[in-house]
Order: sequence, then structure tokens, then C-alpha cells
Amino acid sequence: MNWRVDVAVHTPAHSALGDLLSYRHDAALPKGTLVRVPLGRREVLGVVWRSEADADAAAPASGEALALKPIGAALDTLAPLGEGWRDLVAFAARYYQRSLGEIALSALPPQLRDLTGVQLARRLKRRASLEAAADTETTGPADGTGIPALTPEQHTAMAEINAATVPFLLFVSTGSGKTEVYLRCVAELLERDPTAQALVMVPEINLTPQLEARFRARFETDFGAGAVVSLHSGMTNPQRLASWLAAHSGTARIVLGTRMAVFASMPALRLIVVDEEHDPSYKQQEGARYSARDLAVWRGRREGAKVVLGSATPSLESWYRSRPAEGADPGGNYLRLAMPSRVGAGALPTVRTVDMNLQPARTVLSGALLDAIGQRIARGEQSMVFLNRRGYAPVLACGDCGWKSECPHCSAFRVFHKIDRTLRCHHCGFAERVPRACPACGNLDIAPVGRGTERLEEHLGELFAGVTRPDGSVVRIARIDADSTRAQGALQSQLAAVHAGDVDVLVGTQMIAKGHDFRRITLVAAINPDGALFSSDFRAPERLFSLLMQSAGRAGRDAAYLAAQDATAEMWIQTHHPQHPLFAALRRHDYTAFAEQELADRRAAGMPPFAFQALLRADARTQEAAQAFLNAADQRAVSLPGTERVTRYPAVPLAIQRVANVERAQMLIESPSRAALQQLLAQWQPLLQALRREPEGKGVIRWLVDVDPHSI
DNA sequence: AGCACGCCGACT
DNA sequence: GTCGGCGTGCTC
Repeated sequence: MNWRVDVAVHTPAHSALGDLLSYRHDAALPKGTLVRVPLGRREVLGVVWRSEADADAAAPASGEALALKPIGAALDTLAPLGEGWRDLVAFAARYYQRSLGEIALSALPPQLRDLTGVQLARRLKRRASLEAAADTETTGPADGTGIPALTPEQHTAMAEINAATVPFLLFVSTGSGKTEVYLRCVAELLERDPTAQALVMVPEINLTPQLEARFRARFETDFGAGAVVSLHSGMTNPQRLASWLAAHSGTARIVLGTRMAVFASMPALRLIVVDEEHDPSYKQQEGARYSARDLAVWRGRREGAKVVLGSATPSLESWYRSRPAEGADPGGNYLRLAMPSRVGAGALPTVRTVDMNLQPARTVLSGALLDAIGQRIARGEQSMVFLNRRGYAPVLACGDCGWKSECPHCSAFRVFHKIDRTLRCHHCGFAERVPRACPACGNLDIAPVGRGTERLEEHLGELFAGVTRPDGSVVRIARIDADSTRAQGALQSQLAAVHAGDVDVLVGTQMIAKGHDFRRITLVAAINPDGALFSSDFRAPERLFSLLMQSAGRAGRDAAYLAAQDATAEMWIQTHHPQHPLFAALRRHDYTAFAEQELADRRAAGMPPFAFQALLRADARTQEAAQAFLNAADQRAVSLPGTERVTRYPAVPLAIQRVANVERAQMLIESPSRAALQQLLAQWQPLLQALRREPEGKGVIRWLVDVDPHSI
């Protein structure tokens, strides 16, 4: 008998192809089976989505009656992808306006794409024998050494998590031991259910090694060497494939990973942890723009897995969704669990604001801050100075003719990097050697304007040049940012130097604000955080508050060290707006006050979480063409049903209008109803596709939809 | 997305 | 004269 098999393959949402391509096969294939199928002149990997007995296997699922090609090969040595996984993929495709195949295939390890059935079978066989060997090595139950007793707060949180099935928001103080709660939840689950799997996500690759070490230490003895695997883009393709197969087969009980891990195939998934759930890294910023945190919540509900979101500064969305019932308001559908105490850490740092209006103009580091850093150096303690700007100076300018280091391909300035004497565009990557003289007028007097981390490092070096440490050696200033850590392993070795006490003052971007557990840092300073206070991006204050809270959390993490040093931890903030309520809340370490104020503002302005948004963006050769496309799209939307519940704003250029010679424009779409917004987007999609072929679509390079965008 | 086909600039 | 740029079109 002939069967028609409908397969999801990697085709973009806007190509002329449908979501599924039809092939024929002489047997039924279970849904979720991986297959290789001919497509044009190549053979690609696909996932079986439907399989139907077909009297005349000539007609495809839709369209003309063309003869179907046979399936190349079915990779049936591998268990088919489960229904839960397929539902997740289908939901993500629908919600984020992408094709089924694009999501499905990007959720699979890349190496699976170029492995033949035979190679895969060989790989699986090798894995099976390795596992058999590993199983016999399991040494029995751990003796419990190194497992700390739970604090009452941790205990209560655990009890709540065990009792309910709703998503949880674990609202913690930095240093309150939330990782211990994650570990316990996973441990209890694995002991209770001999097949259950847990997924633990962190925002950044940088944070996976330390998390992995902690999970391995806790679980490998009891559950075997293969029980814990990682999944993130920093791994090699063979490593990723191995982890993926272990998760898919169920031998991996714990999967640790970044946002991509939300799509891991886990047949017995029972628990999902999203650590630092507020972190913007959970939102993918290219291709399918999904939020791994939101998908985790969806997946948990679909598969009956518990979901724990953890943060000291939750996203306002999660905060709002976890609000308690009050009066007529039934409350949110998440359960908020608070863990306000710090465990083993010192008191939260004292927050000091320095009013930069009282400083001489163009002061970089106030005298008071320099004194404070100097005192730490003298006592052998460490300080950390933040500046969210890489390079030496953001602009190079000619004092004579006003020339500035604009990028020829982007509407942005190229950044001066003194280290390799280049002008580099941080948007398109275009780099050139710094010109000797002004390219416009030949004047030799061209100078850096503003400062980045390189210049701050240099500046601090000069200021503390004569100062010595307690042991008489010279002061060491170090810098950690994307430039200093480009080389493989550079970040690890630089962090190790800080831990070893080889560094007195650490300069860096927000890269150092996250997660790293420095024991000897007693002072953290934000040099110039004002930019985010009055940004046009309504989420900027939320991000700033979270960054400053996290940064403050870097100081005084070790109570014993503070006591021994007789020191107090301090967070310094240099600002022109010391009275700003954001800093007032920060001084009290009061996220709740900040969040309530911010939510009140958002509610008044009708912004998320009280409204749902999407962006329609167009990239084109000219700004006019990009906007013409959006305006035409706007016209077409008028006739769509339900459009009256959705507001469409006029097309505008992006903040950085041109990148790599591509002009960019976008249009904001907003609705108080998520369903109404989704309905409009779904119906709009085919019209947008058609539009490209029409005169209004002339010159458009690409268009895309960003659902629940992070920055506007 | 790939991968072809197809028409215009600097070079073995 | 070719090699190669990326614009348009097609894939069950």
C-alpha cells in the first residue's frame, strides 16, 4: 500500500512553500520520525508530521496533483519525536509566525542534518555500549557530604513547589540560595520518579560551566556519569548531538542549557527551572524570535511539568502574573514564593549615590569614589567598576572641521579601539586602522570623545599608579569585556585571576555583573548609568534596575570575609539624577517598590504587561521602500476581521536606521488582547507574503514579525 | 534556507 | 576573452 507522508523541512515562513511537503512511502511512518527527503537537487532532514494511507498517492496535501517523490530514508533507529515536543514546536511556529519546519529543524542538533541513517545507527550503538559501561560504575547513594541543610525559607518554598502545579515565581534576594532550591527540587523529583527528567535553563553560556559543575557534583554519584548533560551554542556539533541523544533517549536525567534547551526532546520531562527569568537573553533576537521563558511555561503546562522561574528582579510580566488575589482581582496564575534572606552572605551593600551635578564638568570618577577604591586597595580588598561601553572611546572626532568617525555602512559611529588602533563599527563589524590625520581636512588633531572600558582601565591605571597594595606590590587593574574575552578560555583565566586575588580593580561591562561569585569584592561602582533613565525604550528602567541590583549583589558575598576584614560592602552610583525614584528603591534594595511603581506607570500608559505587542519590520535598500512596504501592509490590515481591537502605529525608522547599508523601518502593533493580536498576525501573514511581489514590495530585502518584542 | 540560473565588472 | 558578484526563482 502507498502512503502519503507530510514532512516538515527547513523552509522559511515566507517562502512560497507550504508548511509541510508531501512524499510517498510504502509503509506508514509514525509521527515524529526523522526522515531524509529529496528537495530540489538536495536531500534534507525532515520530521514526519502526518502519515496517511492514500488510495492514489499522487495528490499532495494541497495544490496541484503532481507526482510525489519517495522518501529518501527513514532514520527509524531513533525513537520518533514525541507528541509533547511536536506540540511545542507547532505552538512556537504559530505564536511567533514562523514555519513549522524552521522551528522543528532548528530545534534539532545541526549534526543530525548531515548524518546518514547508517552513521546514526552506529552512533547510537556506541552510545548504548558506553551507557552500559557507565551504569556498572554507579557507586550507589551519595553520603550526603557537602549538601547543606535547608533554611526555613528554602524549606517553605520547596513545600509550596511540591504542593501546587501552577508555574512558580521564586522571588529571591541575591545570595538567598536559590540554586540550592533548584538542586533539591531536581533531587526529590529524580528520587521519586525513576525515569523523570528535569530541564534547567540559565541565560548565558558563561554561566553553564559553574552550574554544570554543581549539578555533576550533586548527582553523578547517584545517577551515573551520563545523568547530567548541557545544551548550548558554545558546544561543538558532536557534543551537542551526544547531549541531545542522551536527553531524547531518557538516559540524561538533567539537561542544563541556554534558551535553545527549551526545545530539547525530553520524553519524561517533569520539571523546568528558568534561572534569572528576567534576563533578556531568553529572547532570541534573530530568526524565530521566541522567548524561551515563555515557551518553558507553555511547555510545562502542556506536558504536566512543574515550572520554576527564579529571579531577584523578576520581569514585570512575571511579577504581574504572580500577583496575589486582592478584592475583585483573582490574582495572577503564577504562585509567588519569596526568599528574602541571604545565606552565608554579608548584609546587602550600602548604596551610595554621587551627585555628578556637584562635580566639576566632565568628571569621570568622583573624588569620593576614588578615595573609596583607594581604601579598598590599601586593605587588599577588590573593587569592580562598571561601564556598559566597550572600546576606548565611542567616537573619534576632529577638533577643526567637526569630522566624526561615522561608519560608512551604518548610521552609527565607529568605536575607537586603542589596543589595536582600529575604528570598529559595533553594528556591521567594519574596521579600519585609525587614520593619522583627519580624513576630511588633514588636521592632525583628532581626539577621542567619551569613554569606554579600555579608556577607563587606562585612566584608573594612571590614577592609582603610585599606590601600593598591603604587600608592597603595585596595583593591578584588569578589564573584562567582550573584547578581552574573545579568545577561547580567556574569560575563565581572567576570572581565575580575580578569584586568586591578583586583581585589585576590575573594570568591565555588564558581562561581569552576572552570576560570578567573587568573594573578596567589597565595592561595586556604576560610572554612568543615566542613559537608561530617560530612554525611549520603556523597558530600559527595568533592565537598569535589574542590572544594578545584580551588580550590587557582586559585593560582599562572603559574610565571613567581610567580618574578618571588618569591612562593609558598598555599591556606588554616579548620576546626574540622584533623586530619581529608581535609585531611591535601589538604595533600599526594594524591588517590590520599584516594580509596583513601574507597573502603575505601565498600566497608565497601556503598555505590557497590560497590553500585547508585536513589531512588523522591513529591511530595504532605501528607507522609503521599507516604509512603503509597512504602509502598504497597514492598508491591507484594515480589511481584516477583528482589526478594531488592535492598534497599528505609523511606520518609523529603527533607532539605528541603517546597518551594513540596509535601511530598516518598523511598525508597532498593540492590543489589550493577546488573542486579537495573534488573530491579526495570522491573517496578515499571507497578505504580507503576497505584498512582496507587488510594486509596494519593490526593494524590500526581508520582512519579519517580532512577537512580544523586547526593545522597541 | 539552499541552490540554481542569469546577466555585468576586474583579472588569472 | 573568463571568474565571480548577487538579483530572481524554485523546491513536495
